[in-house]
Amino acid sequence: MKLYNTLTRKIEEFVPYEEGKVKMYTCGPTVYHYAHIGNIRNYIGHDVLDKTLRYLGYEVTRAMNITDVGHLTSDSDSGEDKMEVAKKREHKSAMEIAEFYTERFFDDFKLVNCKMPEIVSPATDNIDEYIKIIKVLLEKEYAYLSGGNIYFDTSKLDDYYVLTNHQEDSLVVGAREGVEEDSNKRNQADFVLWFTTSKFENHELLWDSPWGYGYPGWHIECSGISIKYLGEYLDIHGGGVDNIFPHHTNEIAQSEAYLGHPWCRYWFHNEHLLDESGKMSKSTGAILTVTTLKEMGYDPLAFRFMCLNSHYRKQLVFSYDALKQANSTLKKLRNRVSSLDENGEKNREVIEEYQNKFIKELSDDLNTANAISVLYEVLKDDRLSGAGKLFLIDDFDKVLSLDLIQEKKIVSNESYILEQIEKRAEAKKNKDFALADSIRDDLMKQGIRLIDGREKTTYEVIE
RNA sequence: GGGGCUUUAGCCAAGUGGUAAGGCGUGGGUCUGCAACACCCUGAUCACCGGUUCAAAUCCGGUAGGCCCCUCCA
Repeated sequence: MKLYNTLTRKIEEFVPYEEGKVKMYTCGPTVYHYAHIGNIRNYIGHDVLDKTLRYLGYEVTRAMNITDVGHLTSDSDSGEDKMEVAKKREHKSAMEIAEFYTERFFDDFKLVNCKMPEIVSPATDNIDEYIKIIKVLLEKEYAYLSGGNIYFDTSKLDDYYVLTNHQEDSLVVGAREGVEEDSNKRNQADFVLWFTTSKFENHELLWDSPWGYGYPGWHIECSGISIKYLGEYLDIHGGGVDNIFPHHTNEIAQSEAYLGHPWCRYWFHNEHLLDESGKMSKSTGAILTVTTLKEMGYDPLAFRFMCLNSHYRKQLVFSYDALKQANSTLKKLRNRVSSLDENGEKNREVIEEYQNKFIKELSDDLNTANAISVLYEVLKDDRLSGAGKLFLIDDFDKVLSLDLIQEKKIVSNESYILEQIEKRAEAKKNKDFALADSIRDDLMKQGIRLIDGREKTTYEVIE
């Protein structure tokens, strides 16, 4: 398995710490608002990685956080907490908001067939762990108290910028509007581990700590949850490209300073989904969700298909045109699959040949677009029986998760339908096309579509 | 200002030195009373300009467009 590693900026052979086992961490959603389809693209990327590793025989343990606290609009000691903003917007308590959006997130997560990670943990469930880590960081003098907050001292590290090509000197202070410099920091890149001096009035979620009542900084939760549930050695840590700096950079800093040894080997980053105007973002307003797409009549899996048809490290521009294409491609693909004859010999040699091809593409830094074209090769290959093709499609779908093999819908009134088909055949024979068409239309109204084959007419149930 | 990515047919895209996968759509055809389904056929001087090479979409340099990061973001 070859994977692009942001840490080395190269495609590398993946070798886990422990043979055959993979510990994987995904930066989870912030639940102060809906997750848009760009957020979901990221989770689809992680889902494919997770499932590919399993397909290859690895035993995968995956953890993901739910950020329900301490996510500031800026990381300096100013601005507002997003949860507090949402509270004002919706007149709900922080926990109500977190609960609501967590549920909505997983609704969409499941609609695109993403598998639940083994461990899903909200940031607020692990406060003890953060305090434990911060204590050690203070003892080791990687952290300091200033202005009531605990900061991580980035000058104590030689290679703070391992993940990026940034240089401290070239960082623009306040590159983004509304960000003010925090005068409590010793170094420009230092970040908050624990807040006690909240500038936000009535910050609802506060916990007791050795440094006073307060709440954790944004970065500590991922380190804390990862180390708590996956241990001191992590194989893969992932998120969106915008997490590289400062979030993941800071995670590496605090985790390795705390543990005293290298922590995570492979950093996996998904590119953004763009719309015509640029990057999709929760904070810029319009939020398009998977649920909305579904309500508009698109198959949520068409969105997954659209993502898989591209590469996870390539920016993808969302358009309804592209989604429509994906929707119709998927429909056609399923049609072809459902018309396959279930009988016949399974040609083992050919099946293995295609499994190897499929693995080859996925092992090449998750080339899902090529993996899908292997699927088309399978459908075309005369050496394979229907049963052989179905076996392979089912097998590939363990990774692709496009529901390629649709359950045959059971109808209660099959004898009636067959009777009608018989009647229509009779009418056609008598050239009474008006009657034949009216029977067809009638069944269509009941959700039964007739398919005229060469020898006989069959039917399918539509929604 | 600093650091990166990207540009392949109407559209989505693969391809990292040997002369352009796949899909959608379009058009044509087979089948059909008609339609739907299915199947067959149908398309590219690889953004532009130079260079290296026997050979470049692929490597190097430049130009132009698009995008991301540089303390909210997946």
